[in-house]
Amino acid sequence: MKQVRTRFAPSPTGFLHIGGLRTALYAWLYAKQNDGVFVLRVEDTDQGREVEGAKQVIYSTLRATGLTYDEGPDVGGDFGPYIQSERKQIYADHAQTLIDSRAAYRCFCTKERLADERRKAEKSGRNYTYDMHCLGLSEQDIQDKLTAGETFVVRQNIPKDGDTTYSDAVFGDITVPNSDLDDNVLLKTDGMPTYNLANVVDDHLMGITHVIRGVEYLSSTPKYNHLYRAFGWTLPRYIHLPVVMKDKQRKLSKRHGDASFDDFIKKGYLKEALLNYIALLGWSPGTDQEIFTLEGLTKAFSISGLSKSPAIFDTDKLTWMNAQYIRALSEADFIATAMPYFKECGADAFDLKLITQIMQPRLETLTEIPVKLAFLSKMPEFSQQMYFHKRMKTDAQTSLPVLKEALSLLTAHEDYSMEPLKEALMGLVEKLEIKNGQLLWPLRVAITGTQVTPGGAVEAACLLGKEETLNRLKASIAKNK
RNA sequence: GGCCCCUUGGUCAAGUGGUUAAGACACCGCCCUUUCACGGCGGUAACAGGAGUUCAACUCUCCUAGGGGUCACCA
Repeated sequence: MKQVRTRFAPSPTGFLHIGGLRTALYAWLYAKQNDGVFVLRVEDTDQGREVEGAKQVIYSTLRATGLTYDEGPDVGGDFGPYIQSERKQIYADHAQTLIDSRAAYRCFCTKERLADERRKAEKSGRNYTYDMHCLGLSEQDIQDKLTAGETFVVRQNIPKDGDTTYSDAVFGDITVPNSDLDDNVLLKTDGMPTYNLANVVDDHLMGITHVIRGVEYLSSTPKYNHLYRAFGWTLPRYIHLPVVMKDKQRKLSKRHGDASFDDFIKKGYLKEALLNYIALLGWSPGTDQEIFTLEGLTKAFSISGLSKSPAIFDTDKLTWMNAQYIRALSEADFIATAMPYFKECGADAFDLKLITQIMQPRLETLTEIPVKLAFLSKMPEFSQQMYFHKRMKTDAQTSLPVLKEALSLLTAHEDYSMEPLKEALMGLVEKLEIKNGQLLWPLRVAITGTQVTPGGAVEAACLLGKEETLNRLKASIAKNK
């Protein structure tokens, strides 16, 4: 059997968005699963839309996520070049082949005439398709226009009678009347091909066996098939993916900045979690398993698990999954991953192992770290009302004597590691014949200036250490009048 | 609007003629508890509507509605 070859063919028009990344993921998975080859091809035939640096973003994102390509612009391969703008001559040659066999024709129509025709069609409620005006040009007419230097495009010549049935692995067989198929432009005035020509030529020349792409290409697939036939080429297997939606009405788009891989990383998501989540958007393994490594996905992936309907991107679920990934990190990995955030709030000066123990089960995204740990490097101003706790029946007044007791205990106490510290404090609770919370609640407030902290008073004191704990406690007692 | 496609709880989804219609997220409650989490237990919630076919329809067919895609010298 022929070796499976899939490709990811993005346009360098900006950052890599989530939908694109998912397409790349599926194409990669399918290739790897079948011991095939995954190719990256950059589709930059629209000179005007290219964004500076976008190619690099594509390369780096694919590398960062582990979706490495076997062939591509910056890694080479036997079927290059892998950047379409560098393949201009190839497309021109193929367009000529089509013209020679009358599967395509030159069109000299001006944009004005086309716009006019379109307007007329719309006015009369008719559906616009190109009227094939230039198909009727005689050989002489064409030569005359050519020598006169008129610019032209090359259009696909699609027979308008009969139907075309095409096949997609997820949507099944679809039949459309050929009269609905427009004679689209294959080669533009500037000599660059359109997607219509380039994708067919490249997919064939690069030996792509499975075309995996978004549904937006589904309805023009019969046109591509006519091209394959005109060239005498074998059709690839098509696998069209449902769109990823932002909500019921709107799809996740590059605009609004809500959909790029980089954005999610900046918001504190782990790339592994993101990849795992998008794998499950529009695809189901058919089992209850939800947490997958890339390797696990490679084994589990199946085309039959792909869904046909659009899927709404659910940030809540992604966040949950991110928390799962954070918790699963080893201590060393967690510290390394969280380090930039520790530094941001000065937490890197404290016991990172203990911080890891406290923070890891409490985080959903990395960006929560600085806000949760802010109290460590700086004692916040706080209100005396924070001592109030209804269930424990504490307030600033009742807390004062307890805090004084705590101060003398903590002054005498030497070992500020968790267990001994906790034991000592619990001993005080027993001695004073109060509830845990009647000591620990006010104590946390007094040494962190915060009512809500990751962990409790014991953890806080342990992290702060004896000196800082006592300083804060004395200062808080002094303020409590 | 034409053409094509889709339709199970708020969301992701399993289900391929006979099920008490899974599971996960979210939400709610309880337990744990010095706060916040973690964890544990439990709960609310769905086959878009209508005709058929069939002994039997979430599963098949048709219609309606809703949603999506597409109709570029963009990909």
